[in-house]
Amino acid sequence: MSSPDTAPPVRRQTRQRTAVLELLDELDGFRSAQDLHALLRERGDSVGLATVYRALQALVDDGLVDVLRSGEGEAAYRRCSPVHHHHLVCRSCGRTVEVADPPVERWAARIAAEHGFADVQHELEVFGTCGSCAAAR
Amino acid sequence: MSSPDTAPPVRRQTRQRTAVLELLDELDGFRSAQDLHALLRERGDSVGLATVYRALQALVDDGLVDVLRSGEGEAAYRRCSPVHHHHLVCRSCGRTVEVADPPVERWAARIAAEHGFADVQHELEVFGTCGSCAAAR
DNA sequence: CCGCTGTGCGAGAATGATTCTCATGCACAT
DNA sequence: ATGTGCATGAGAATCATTCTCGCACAGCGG
Repeated sequence: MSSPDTAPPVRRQTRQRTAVLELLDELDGFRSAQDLHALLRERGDSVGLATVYRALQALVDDGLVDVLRSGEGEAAYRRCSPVHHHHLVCRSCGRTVEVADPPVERWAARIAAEHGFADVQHELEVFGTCGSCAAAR
Repeated sequence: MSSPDTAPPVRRQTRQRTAVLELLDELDGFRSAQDLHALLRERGDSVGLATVYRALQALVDDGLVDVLRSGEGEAAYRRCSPVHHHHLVCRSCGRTVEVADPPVERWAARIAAEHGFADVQHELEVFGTCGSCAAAR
Protein backbone atom coordinates (compact mmCIF):
# COMPACT_ATOMS: atom_id res chain seq x y z
CA MET A 1 0.00 0.00 0.00
CA SER A 2 2.78 2.38 -0.88
CA SER A 3 0.62 5.07 -2.47
CA PRO A 4 -2.45 3.77 -4.31
CA ASP A 5 -4.13 7.20 -4.06
CA THR A 6 -1.20 9.03 -5.61
CA ALA A 7 -1.88 7.36 -8.97
CA PRO A 8 -2.19 10.20 -11.50
CA PRO A 9 -5.72 10.05 -12.99
CA VAL A 10 -4.32 10.84 -16.45
CA ARG A 11 -6.70 13.58 -17.51
CA ARG A 12 -7.18 13.74 -21.23
CA GLN A 13 -7.29 17.17 -22.75
CA THR A 14 -10.57 17.52 -24.58
CA ARG A 15 -12.35 20.45 -26.19
CA GLN A 16 -15.04 20.37 -23.49
CA ARG A 17 -12.72 20.45 -20.50
CA THR A 18 -10.71 23.23 -22.04
CA ALA A 19 -13.90 25.18 -22.66
CA VAL A 20 -15.05 24.86 -19.07
CA LEU A 21 -11.72 25.96 -17.67
CA GLU A 22 -11.43 28.89 -20.07
CA LEU A 23 -14.94 30.03 -19.23
CA LEU A 24 -14.11 29.97 -15.53
CA ASP A 25 -10.96 31.96 -16.23
CA GLU A 26 -12.99 34.74 -17.82
CA LEU A 27 -15.69 34.86 -15.19
CA ASP A 28 -15.50 36.53 -11.83
CA GLY A 29 -17.32 35.21 -8.80
CA PHE A 30 -18.99 31.88 -8.15
CA ARG A 31 -21.23 30.30 -10.79
CA SER A 32 -23.45 27.24 -10.55
CA ALA A 33 -22.86 24.25 -12.79
CA GLN A 34 -26.18 24.90 -14.49
CA ASP A 35 -25.17 28.51 -15.17
CA LEU A 36 -21.88 27.47 -16.67
CA HIS A 37 -23.61 24.93 -18.87
CA ALA A 38 -26.08 27.56 -20.12
CA LEU A 39 -23.25 30.02 -20.81
CA LEU A 40 -21.32 27.45 -22.82
CA ARG A 41 -24.41 26.70 -24.85
CA GLU A 42 -24.99 30.39 -25.59
CA ARG A 43 -21.42 30.72 -26.80
CA GLY A 44 -21.99 27.99 -29.29
CA ASP A 45 -19.86 25.43 -27.48
CA SER A 46 -22.14 22.42 -27.45
CA VAL A 47 -21.40 20.61 -24.22
CA GLY A 48 -23.52 18.12 -22.32
CA LEU A 49 -24.65 18.98 -18.82
CA ALA A 50 -23.24 15.78 -17.37
CA THR A 51 -19.91 16.63 -18.95
CA VAL A 52 -19.85 20.02 -17.27
CA TYR A 53 -20.39 18.32 -13.92
CA ARG A 54 -17.64 15.81 -14.64
CA ALA A 55 -15.22 18.50 -15.76
CA LEU A 56 -15.92 20.59 -12.66
CA GLN A 57 -15.38 17.63 -10.36
CA ALA A 58 -12.08 16.89 -12.04
CA LEU A 59 -11.00 20.52 -11.69
CA VAL A 60 -11.96 20.53 -8.03
CA ASP A 61 -9.99 17.33 -7.48
CA ASP A 62 -6.99 18.96 -9.11
CA GLY A 63 -7.37 22.01 -6.88
CA LEU A 64 -7.86 24.41 -9.79
CA VAL A 65 -11.37 25.36 -8.78
CA ASP A 66 -13.14 26.09 -5.49
CA VAL A 67 -16.63 24.92 -4.56
CA LEU A 68 -19.11 26.77 -2.41
CA ARG A 69 -22.48 25.38 -1.34
CA SER A 70 -24.74 28.38 -1.74
CA GLY A 71 -27.87 28.72 0.36
CA GLU A 72 -30.14 26.18 -1.26
CA GLY A 73 -28.16 23.10 -2.11
CA GLU A 74 -26.83 24.51 -5.37
CA ALA A 75 -23.07 24.17 -5.68
CA ALA A 76 -21.13 27.15 -7.04
CA TYR A 77 -17.70 26.93 -8.68
CA ARG A 78 -14.92 29.46 -9.20
CA ARG A 79 -11.43 29.47 -10.71
CA CYS A 80 -9.00 29.94 -7.84
CA SER A 81 -5.39 30.10 -6.92
CA PRO A 82 -4.23 26.73 -5.65
CA VAL A 83 -2.97 28.09 -2.34
CA HIS A 84 -5.19 27.93 0.71
CA HIS A 85 -7.38 31.01 1.10
CA HIS A 86 -10.92 32.13 1.87
CA HIS A 87 -13.49 34.34 0.19
CA LEU A 88 -15.13 37.63 0.85
CA VAL A 89 -18.34 37.57 -1.15
CA CYS A 90 -20.71 40.45 -1.87
CA ARG A 91 -24.22 39.15 -1.29
CA SER A 92 -25.60 41.77 -3.62
CA CYS A 93 -23.45 41.75 -6.75
CA GLY A 94 -21.57 38.49 -6.18
CA ARG A 95 -18.14 40.09 -6.44
CA THR A 96 -15.49 37.96 -4.79
CA VAL A 97 -12.21 38.78 -3.11
CA GLU A 98 -9.70 36.13 -2.13
CA VAL A 99 -8.18 36.66 1.28
CA ALA A 100 -5.34 34.87 3.02
CA ASP A 101 -5.44 34.70 6.77
CA PRO A 102 -2.60 33.33 8.83
CA PRO A 103 -4.24 34.30 12.14
CA VAL A 104 -7.37 32.30 11.45
CA GLU A 105 -5.34 29.30 10.36
CA ARG A 106 -3.47 29.41 13.62
CA TRP A 107 -6.62 29.96 15.62
CA ALA A 108 -8.36 26.98 14.05
CA ALA A 109 -5.38 24.74 14.66
CA ARG A 110 -5.10 25.84 18.28
CA ILE A 111 -8.81 25.47 19.10
CA ALA A 112 -8.85 22.04 17.52
CA ALA A 113 -5.78 20.96 19.45
CA GLU A 114 -7.30 22.16 22.72
CA HIS A 115 -10.24 19.86 22.18
CA GLY A 116 -8.10 16.90 21.15
CA PHE A 117 -8.99 17.07 17.48
CA ALA A 118 -6.46 16.07 14.83
CA ASP A 119 -6.21 16.22 11.06
CA VAL A 120 -8.00 19.54 10.96
CA GLN A 121 -9.57 21.35 8.03
CA HIS A 122 -11.85 24.35 8.05
CA GLU A 123 -14.32 26.16 5.86
CA LEU A 124 -14.77 29.90 6.14
CA GLU A 125 -16.72 32.32 4.01
CA VAL A 126 -17.38 35.95 4.77
CA PHE A 127 -20.49 37.57 3.30
CA GLY A 128 -21.20 41.27 3.16
CA THR A 129 -22.20 44.18 0.99
CA CYS A 130 -19.37 45.66 -1.03
CA GLY A 131 -18.70 49.38 -1.27
CA SER A 132 -20.30 49.93 -4.66
CA CYS A 133 -23.48 48.09 -3.72
CA ALA A 134 -23.76 49.86 -0.38
CA ALA A 135 -23.36 53.22 -2.14
CA ALA A 136 -25.95 52.28 -4.76
CA ARG A 137 -28.69 51.90 -2.17
CA MET B 1 -41.55 51.24 7.82
CA SER B 2 -41.36 51.00 11.60
CA SER B 3 -40.61 47.27 11.77
CA PRO B 4 -42.35 45.12 9.16
CA ASP B 5 -39.91 42.28 9.66
CA THR B 6 -40.32 42.20 13.41
CA ALA B 7 -43.90 41.01 13.06
CA PRO B 8 -44.13 37.89 15.29
CA PRO B 9 -45.14 34.90 13.11
CA VAL B 10 -47.26 33.56 15.98
CA ARG B 11 -46.02 29.97 16.13
CA ARG B 12 -48.64 27.58 17.36
CA GLN B 13 -47.45 24.97 19.74
CA THR B 14 -48.31 21.62 18.25
CA ARG B 15 -47.43 18.07 19.23
CA GLN B 16 -45.24 17.73 16.14
CA ARG B 17 -43.17 20.85 16.69
CA THR B 18 -42.67 19.99 20.32
CA ALA B 19 -41.57 16.50 19.35
CA VAL B 20 -38.99 17.80 16.87
CA LEU B 21 -37.52 20.25 19.35
CA GLU B 22 -37.40 17.66 22.16
CA LEU B 23 -35.72 15.17 19.89
CA LEU B 24 -33.08 17.71 18.97
CA ASP B 25 -32.55 18.47 22.65
CA GLU B 26 -31.73 14.85 23.34
CA LEU B 27 -29.44 14.34 20.37
CA ASP B 28 -25.86 15.41 20.06
CA GLY B 29 -24.32 16.47 16.79
CA PHE B 30 -25.91 17.38 13.49
CA ARG B 31 -28.70 15.25 12.04
CA SER B 32 -30.36 15.40 8.64
CA ALA B 33 -34.06 16.13 8.33
CA GLN B 34 -34.58 12.63 6.95
CA ASP B 35 -32.80 11.13 9.97
CA LEU B 36 -34.90 13.09 12.40
CA HIS B 37 -38.05 12.02 10.61
CA ALA B 38 -37.04 8.36 10.78
CA LEU B 39 -36.17 8.67 14.48
CA LEU B 40 -39.54 10.22 15.27
CA ARG B 41 -41.27 7.41 13.43
CA GLU B 42 -39.33 4.76 15.37
CA ARG B 43 -40.34 6.39 18.63
CA GLY B 44 -43.97 6.07 17.70
CA ASP B 45 -44.50 9.77 17.09
CA SER B 46 -46.23 9.77 13.74
CA VAL B 47 -45.07 12.90 11.96
CA GLY B 48 -45.11 13.72 8.27
CA LEU B 49 -41.83 14.37 6.51
CA ALA B 50 -43.03 17.72 5.19
CA THR B 51 -43.93 18.73 8.72
CA VAL B 52 -40.45 17.93 9.98
CA TYR B 53 -39.01 20.21 7.28
CA ARG B 54 -41.45 22.97 8.18
CA ALA B 55 -40.74 22.66 11.90
CA LEU B 56 -36.99 22.76 11.30
CA GLN B 57 -37.26 25.86 9.13
CA ALA B 58 -39.30 27.59 11.81
CA LEU B 59 -36.75 26.66 14.47
CA VAL B 60 -33.93 27.95 12.30
CA ASP B 61 -35.80 31.20 11.74
CA ASP B 62 -36.22 31.55 15.49
CA GLY B 63 -32.52 30.92 16.00
CA LEU B 64 -33.05 27.84 18.16
CA VAL B 65 -31.37 25.51 15.69
CA ASP B 66 -28.28 25.69 13.49
CA VAL B 67 -28.05 24.41 9.93
CA LEU B 68 -25.01 22.95 8.26
CA ARG B 69 -24.84 21.94 4.60
CA SER B 70 -22.92 18.72 4.76
CA GLY B 71 -20.83 17.60 1.81
CA GLU B 72 -23.49 16.44 -0.62
CA GLY B 73 -26.41 18.81 -0.48
CA GLU B 74 -27.98 17.23 2.58
CA ALA B 75 -28.81 19.80 5.27
CA ALA B 76 -28.01 18.89 8.87
CA TYR B 77 -29.67 20.46 11.92
CA ARG B 78 -28.65 20.80 15.54
CA ARG B 79 -30.07 22.37 18.71
CA CYS B 80 -27.83 25.28 19.60
CA SER B 81 -27.35 28.10 21.97
CA PRO B 82 -28.71 31.34 20.52
CA VAL B 83 -25.44 33.22 20.90
CA HIS B 84 -23.07 33.46 17.96
CA HIS B 85 -20.57 30.62 17.85
CA HIS B 86 -18.97 28.10 15.51
CA HIS B 87 -18.58 24.34 15.46
CA LEU B 88 -15.79 21.87 15.74
CA VAL B 89 -17.11 18.69 14.13
CA CYS B 90 -15.58 15.22 14.23
CA ARG B 91 -15.75 13.88 10.70
CA SER B 92 -15.68 10.33 12.02
CA CYS B 93 -18.21 10.12 14.88
CA GLY B 94 -20.04 13.39 14.29
CA ARG B 95 -19.43 14.71 17.79
CA THR B 96 -19.75 18.46 17.94
CA VAL B 97 -18.20 21.12 20.13
CA GLU B 98 -19.42 24.70 20.16
CA VAL B 99 -16.62 27.24 20.21
CA ALA B 100 -16.73 30.98 20.67
CA ASP B 101 -14.00 32.99 19.00
CA PRO B 102 -13.57 36.71 19.57
CA PRO B 103 -10.34 36.87 17.54
CA VAL B 104 -11.96 35.45 14.42
CA GLU B 105 -14.92 37.78 14.77
CA ARG B 106 -12.54 40.73 14.90
CA TRP B 107 -10.45 39.40 12.04
CA ALA B 108 -13.49 38.97 9.79
CA ALA B 109 -14.74 42.45 10.60
CA ARG B 110 -11.34 43.98 9.94
CA ILE B 111 -10.74 42.17 6.64
CA ALA B 112 -14.21 43.09 5.43
CA ALA B 113 -13.70 46.73 6.37
CA GLU B 114 -10.36 46.84 4.56
CA HIS B 115 -12.11 45.81 1.36
CA GLY B 116 -14.99 48.22 1.83
CA PHE B 117 -17.55 45.57 2.72
CA ALA B 118 -20.34 46.37 5.17
CA ASP B 119 -23.05 44.43 6.95
CA VAL B 120 -20.78 41.44 7.39
CA GLN B 121 -21.64 37.88 8.36
CA HIS B 122 -19.47 34.81 8.22
CA GLU B 123 -19.70 31.06 8.22
CA LEU B 124 -16.98 28.97 9.75
CA GLU B 125 -16.83 25.27 10.46
CA VAL B 126 -13.82 23.32 11.59
CA PHE B 127 -13.63 19.62 10.76
CA GLY B 128 -11.24 17.12 12.27
CA THR B 129 -10.90 13.77 13.98
CA CYS B 130 -11.63 13.82 17.69
CA GLY B 131 -9.40 12.20 20.28
CA SER B 132 -11.48 9.04 20.75
CA CYS B 133 -11.75 8.37 17.04
CA ALA B 134 -8.06 9.03 16.44
CA ALA B 135 -7.20 6.57 19.24
CA ALA B 136 -9.61 3.95 17.90
CA ARG B 137 -7.78 3.69 14.62
C1' DC C 1 0.98 7.38 -40.91
C1' DC C 2 -2.60 3.83 -39.19
C1' DG C 3 -5.07 1.32 -36.18
C1' DC C 4 -6.03 0.00 -31.01
C1' DT C 5 -7.70 0.73 -26.60
C1' DG C 6 -9.68 2.82 -23.15
C1' DT C 7 -11.26 7.23 -21.49
C1' DG C 8 -14.47 10.91 -22.29
C1' DC C 9 -18.87 12.40 -24.33
C1' DG C 10 -23.96 13.04 -24.82
C1' DA C 11 -28.94 12.36 -24.07
C1' DG C 12 -32.05 10.96 -21.22
C1' DA C 13 -33.39 8.18 -17.26
C1' DA C 14 -32.76 7.64 -12.34
C1' DT C 15 -31.98 9.29 -7.75
C1' DG C 16 -32.71 11.82 -3.66
C1' DA C 17 -33.55 15.76 -0.95
C1' DT C 18 -36.69 19.41 -0.39
C1' DT C 19 -41.02 21.94 -1.49
C1' DC C 20 -45.72 22.34 -2.92
C1' DT C 21 -50.83 21.21 -3.08
C1' DC C 22 -54.99 20.89 -0.93
C1' DA C 23 -58.41 18.80 1.88
C1' DT C 24 -58.85 17.98 6.75
C1' DG C 25 -57.61 18.75 11.80
C1' DC C 26 -56.52 21.13 15.83
C1' DA C 27 -54.66 25.32 18.67
C1' DC C 28 -56.15 29.28 20.60
C1' DA C 29 -59.12 33.25 21.41
C1' DT C 30 -63.92 34.59 22.09
C1' DA D 1 -68.32 25.23 23.64
C1' DT D 2 -67.47 27.26 18.95
C1' DG D 3 -65.43 29.43 15.16
C1' DT D 4 -61.38 30.86 12.42
C1' DG D 5 -57.35 30.10 10.27
C1' DC D 6 -52.77 28.22 10.61
C1' DA D 7 -50.71 23.47 10.78
C1' DT D 8 -50.68 18.84 9.19
C1' DG D 9 -50.05 14.83 6.12
C1' DA D 10 -49.74 11.97 1.85
C1' DG D 11 -48.22 12.12 -2.31
C1' DA D 12 -47.05 14.67 -6.40
C1' DA D 13 -43.88 18.03 -8.21
C1' DT D 14 -39.40 20.25 -8.60
C1' DC D 15 -34.57 20.64 -9.10
C1' DA D 16 -29.80 19.70 -8.88
C1' DT D 17 -26.83 16.07 -9.47
C1' DT D 18 -25.47 11.31 -10.85
C1' DC D 19 -25.80 7.17 -13.51
C1' DT D 20 -26.25 4.29 -17.83
C1' DC D 21 -24.70 2.91 -22.05
C1' DG D 22 -23.52 3.10 -26.79
C1' DC D 23 -20.47 5.88 -29.63
C1' DA D 24 -16.39 9.10 -30.57
C1' DC D 25 -11.81 10.45 -30.29
C1' DA D 26 -7.10 11.32 -27.64
C1' DG D 27 -2.83 9.37 -27.15
C1' DC D 28 0.19 5.61 -27.89
C1' DG D 29 2.59 1.61 -30.17
C1' DG D 30 3.68 -0.32 -34.52
